[in-house]
Parts: sequence; C-alpha cells; structure tokens
Amino acid sequence: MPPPAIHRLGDLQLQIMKVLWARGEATVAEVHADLGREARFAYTTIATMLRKMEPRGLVTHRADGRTFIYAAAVAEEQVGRGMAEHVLDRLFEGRLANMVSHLLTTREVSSDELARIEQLIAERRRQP
Amino acid sequence: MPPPAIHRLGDLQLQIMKVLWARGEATVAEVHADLGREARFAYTTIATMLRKMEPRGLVTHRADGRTFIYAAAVAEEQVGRGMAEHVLDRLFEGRLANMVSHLLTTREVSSDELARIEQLIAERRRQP
DNA sequence: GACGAAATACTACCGCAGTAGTACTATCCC
DNA sequence: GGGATAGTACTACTGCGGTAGTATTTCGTC
Repeated sequence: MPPPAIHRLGDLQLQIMKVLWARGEATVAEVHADLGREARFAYTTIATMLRKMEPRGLVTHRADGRTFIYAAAVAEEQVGRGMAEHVLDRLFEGRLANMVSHLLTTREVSSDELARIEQLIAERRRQP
Repeated sequence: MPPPAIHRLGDLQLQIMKVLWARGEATVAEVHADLGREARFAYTTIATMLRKMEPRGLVTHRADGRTFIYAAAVAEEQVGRGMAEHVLDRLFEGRLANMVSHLLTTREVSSDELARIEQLIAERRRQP
C-alpha cells in the first residue's frame, strides 16, 4: 500500500469515500444503496470501483462470510486537505487570500459563514 | 468547441495554461522554454499536449508562417473558479468556512494574508 | 439435493492525461 | 542547390477513472 497520491480522486470515488466516512464501514450493497438515491449506478460499477481503489490505498476491506465490508483507509481530513492544497498551490500560488477572493466574488456565502471565517482567522492570529 | 469541462485539468495542462496566461500568446518553443527551468519535458510533449488541448476548447492557435502561436481560450478566473468550486462542492458541501478551516490548520499563512482575507470579508459584508 | 439469490472475480471498453519517438516539411544559410 | 534546423503531424503506449456485462461461487431455502 503505497502512500497514496491523495489529491485527484474522481467524482465517483469521492462519493464512495463519503459514504464510507459517514458509515464507518459499508458493504458494496450499502454503498450502492446510498448512492442510488441520486444517480443510478450498476451494482457492479460500485464493486469494481471499490476493488480498484483498494490497491491504491484508499480503502481496505475485511470479509464477513463471503461479503466484503469496506472501510476508508484515508481520513476525510487528509483528502480534503490534499485536494484543497493541490488547487491552492497549482492555481493560486499558495495564496489563500487569492482563492477566497475568487470564491467570494461569485458564490453565495451566508453571513454566518463569513462570521465563521472571521472567527477562524482571529483564532489563528492568537497562535504564533 | 464544446463548453469545456473547466475543472479537472491535469498538472501539465495547468502549467501550460499558466504560461499562456502570463504571456498572452506563446509558441510551443516558448512554453517549452518557460517550463524547462523546473521540469524537463520533451519539446514534442508540449506540442502534443497543446494539440490535444485545442479541441477541448482550452487553447486556440493561429499560424505565423509555419509556426503556431497559441493562446488560452479560457480565462484564468474561469479555471480558478471552476476548480476551486469543484473541490468546495464535492468535499466541503459548498461551505467555504469548512475549506478555509482545513487549510488554516495545516498551512503557513502569513499575517498579511490573514489581513487580506478579513478585508475581503468586510467588503463582502458591505454589499447585499 | 436442487434452485435461486447474492456476492465477488474477471474481462472489456471508452476517454483522456502524460510522455515521447519518428516522420515529414518548410525555411534559412552557406 | 544542399544540408542543417526547426516546425508540426502522426503514432504509440501507460495508467487510471468510469462503466458495466458475464462468469463463477456460495449460501439459504424448500
């Protein structure tokens, strides 16, 4: 299990990871059911994807009888940070302010969120 | 030219786009030279990549004699926003505060930048 | 014990990023 | 004119996300 290149997960992979993070563990059937509400994937598509994700170090599985129970092998924080940092570094030269600026100009951001961000910054200031 | 899926550009593609954005226009040789300082790509790799990017609507070219002069067909803002929003939506449920939080916890952020972000938020507040 | 349901394994295919070699061609310089 | 140079075109191959059908195995049930 190589230290996986944490950024660059496909959309389906992300959706699968989200199910695993939310559930802790899940069978193929459970992942399929959870995703099935929105998009219709074939059962085997999910199974294949999970199988392909394992050697990449994204998930692990244990067997319960003949059923595989999958679990995430990387933390949500890791992936979140990995992908966010990737975009930040490749597109915004690592300047968080640049990225925030871009996102503020075109997106709806509730004043709640603005307040939360201000608070985060204030907290950060208090630590060296 | 189909409406290009603006997110999901490869790393090399991004580097090429950055050269084009910075220069306005550039020949293959110029792109190659600009990238050559850091990573060593074969000249033909750049040429092939540029050729492949054109039908995807990322770049255009005009001929000057037998030399192709390439230019970006999408704005830096577009791509920046597209990729940033993609990560924001897929991983942070669209909550900017979540993303900023993740990035603040592990990254070096200068106090200059913190100030800039605060200022951006303040500005944003003043507009409905 | 036979049958059907459910599970994984195997196989296959598309598209695209990445990488680069080889081939062809036009131009410049002596 | 002839050779070097510098362009693009063509071809090829790897890896991987995405998608899913078919084959095989196993288990539970009548």
